[in-house]
Amino acid sequence: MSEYTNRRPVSLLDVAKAAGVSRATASLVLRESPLVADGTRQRVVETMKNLGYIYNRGAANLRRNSTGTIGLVLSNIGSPFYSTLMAGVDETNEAGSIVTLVANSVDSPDRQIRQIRRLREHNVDGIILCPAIGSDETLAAELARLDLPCVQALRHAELLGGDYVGADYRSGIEKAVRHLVGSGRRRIVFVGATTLHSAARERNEGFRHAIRMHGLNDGLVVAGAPDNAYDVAALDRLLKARNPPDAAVCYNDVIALDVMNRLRSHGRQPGQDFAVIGMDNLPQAAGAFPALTTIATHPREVGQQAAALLQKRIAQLGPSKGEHIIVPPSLIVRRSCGEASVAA
Amino acid sequence: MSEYTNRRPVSLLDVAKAAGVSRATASLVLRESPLVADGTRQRVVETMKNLGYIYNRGAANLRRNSTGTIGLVLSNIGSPFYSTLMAGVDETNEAGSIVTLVANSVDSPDRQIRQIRRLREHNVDGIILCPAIGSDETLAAELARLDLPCVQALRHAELLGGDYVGADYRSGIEKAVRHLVGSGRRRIVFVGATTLHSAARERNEGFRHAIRMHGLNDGLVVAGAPDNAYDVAALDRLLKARNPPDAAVCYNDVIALDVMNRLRSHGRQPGQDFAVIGMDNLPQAAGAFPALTTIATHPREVGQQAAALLQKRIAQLGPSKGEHIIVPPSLIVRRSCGEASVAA
DNA sequence: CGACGGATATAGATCGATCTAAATCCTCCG
DNA sequence: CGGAGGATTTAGATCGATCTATATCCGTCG
Repeated sequence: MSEYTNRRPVSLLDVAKAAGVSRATASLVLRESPLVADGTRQRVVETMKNLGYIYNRGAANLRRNSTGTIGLVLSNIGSPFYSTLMAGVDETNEAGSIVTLVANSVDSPDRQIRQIRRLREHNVDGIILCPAIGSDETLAAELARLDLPCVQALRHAELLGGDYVGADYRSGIEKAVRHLVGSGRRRIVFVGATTLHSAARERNEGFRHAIRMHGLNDGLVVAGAPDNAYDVAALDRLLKARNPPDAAVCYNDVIALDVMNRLRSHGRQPGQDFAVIGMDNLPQAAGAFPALTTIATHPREVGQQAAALLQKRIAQLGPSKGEHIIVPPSLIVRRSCGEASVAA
Repeated sequence: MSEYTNRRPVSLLDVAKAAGVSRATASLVLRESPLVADGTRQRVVETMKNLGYIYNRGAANLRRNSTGTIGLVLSNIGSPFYSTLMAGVDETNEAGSIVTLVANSVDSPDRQIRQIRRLREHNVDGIILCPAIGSDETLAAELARLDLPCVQALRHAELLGGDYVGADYRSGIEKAVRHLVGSGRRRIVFVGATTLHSAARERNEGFRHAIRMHGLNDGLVVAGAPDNAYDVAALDRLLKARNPPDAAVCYNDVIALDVMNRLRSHGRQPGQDFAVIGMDNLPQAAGAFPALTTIATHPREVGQQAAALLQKRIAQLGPSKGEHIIVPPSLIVRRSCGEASVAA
């Protein structure tokens, strides 16, 4: 049994008839209006249960012109970092009984526009967007055209008056450098530098700034590329040079873990004669060998805040925009940056 | 500028009027019907563009009684494994221009039911469900009541006539044991055994069966718990015993990575005097030190297949059910199970 | 007794598309 | 010229809720 017969489902009108009230009254009961008498309410509720009534939110949406859904456009679902962000978004959304529609731009601006249109057709009430690499004025134009609340997360393109929730990559990197300097490191290399998006650029700035602050050697930078790639040959060259670096701050944990392996193949021991710091605090960082020191960027919190901000925008329907919420990063010290400085 | 004014959006009727045709004709143009004359079509399309018309799928859904959305209920968004599954689902869905609504049961049967109801209210056309630990007949009853196509993924509860897409955990574990035996290991322990859900039970069976097949010592099993926990004390005891194991097959990669660290704290070298095999082929497996041998369970493919199967069910509206699609696992050999057997 | 007013209940329009059934429009043929 | 018949087009009902404005009920008070 239980073949999904396409039988017409029970509608509010059916309920109303069965309960001997009008459609309007039944609707009021649904929305728990104080206008309806207790007896009536009970009778209707009872009838709903008996008939197995299921609320048709779609019909209500049409009339109310809002759906209780929002779209989440990520540049790469599937990456643990983004899926944690999503978990945060969904958590906050669910608390406000909002459902999340996901879309994956795979860091392609074209796909991104298509996804946003698709979401718009489904009448999402707003969008949380992690702008794809290469997002340009086309995106801004489209968003303006769609006339839809939009909060950017993690990265920001220059959209007019944008709300934004992200991590403080700049100060995160600065913290990392300060920590390394504090434990005696002097030749610090930044691995994975790109200018692909705001989050990458902020890291570069943080590194440059910190290096200058501490009066260190400038220019120790290994270029990165999309998809957690970096210029491995360049790193190898640096390691083989006369005056090799003694510490690395990496674009993120994935790169940092790879750098640690790379070091070993050069006969260096990460955590002993070379300090490595990553960024993001992915689950694998703690379990790595040696455990990876990292700058936690708290994607779950970013997701929660972004969802909350979007809900606020949707509710207030119009006024002030351009809020920036920055979730402060925290340095999590583990063995990969030298035994001396670690407790456990 | 670009405050999202709540101005009434352009409707199909507006377009029709402006183009000098009827609402019906405009609708036909939308759906690319061959019934409408070329000239008319062009005129209408033009008008749509000029007015900035946006298709209101919600309204259409109401009439058509289908929404082009499906719900994906996961037991733990946020985990990389599930987010990869989701990426697969979304990929296939998107190809069929279906959008994915996500919901997180956090492995709680109550939440799971609530989530399913919520999705149902949003008129999803079907559901992909990774049943929460402890799912029981309540779930089956609810699904029957909702009368909605449902494909189970990765785990299956005993839902009447269920479609299911998953990995072949049983044969995966068997492969792992065979490989270890082939490279001379004899005392193989299974770390992380639980009976919490079908995927866990299948692994246990695979292990027991393989052990028997190869005539090995029975009973080397360390119990697991939800959330990638396992009985660490028990493992420690085994390692300190007179006749310690020389290899471990683990419930999944997360546990395997932890086991490798554990081994080191007992002075054993994973990949040299002890072989470790994980399961899932998470991204961190390849980057671990030593790189982790693992049984790839291909969550992305599972997601794609599940989405495809669900689309099929939705399309055919009724007939045959109970299809089981099993994605074969593959053993990926890396350094963690002994240098001899590795190429690179 | 009739009017007033708070408490309930409801009729009917409405959201924006799709669908059915029927109306027009042409062209061409007898 | 009348009409058959394919090609287009359309009026109007419909999906299932919400909203506005109005009706009805009933107790109370002047």
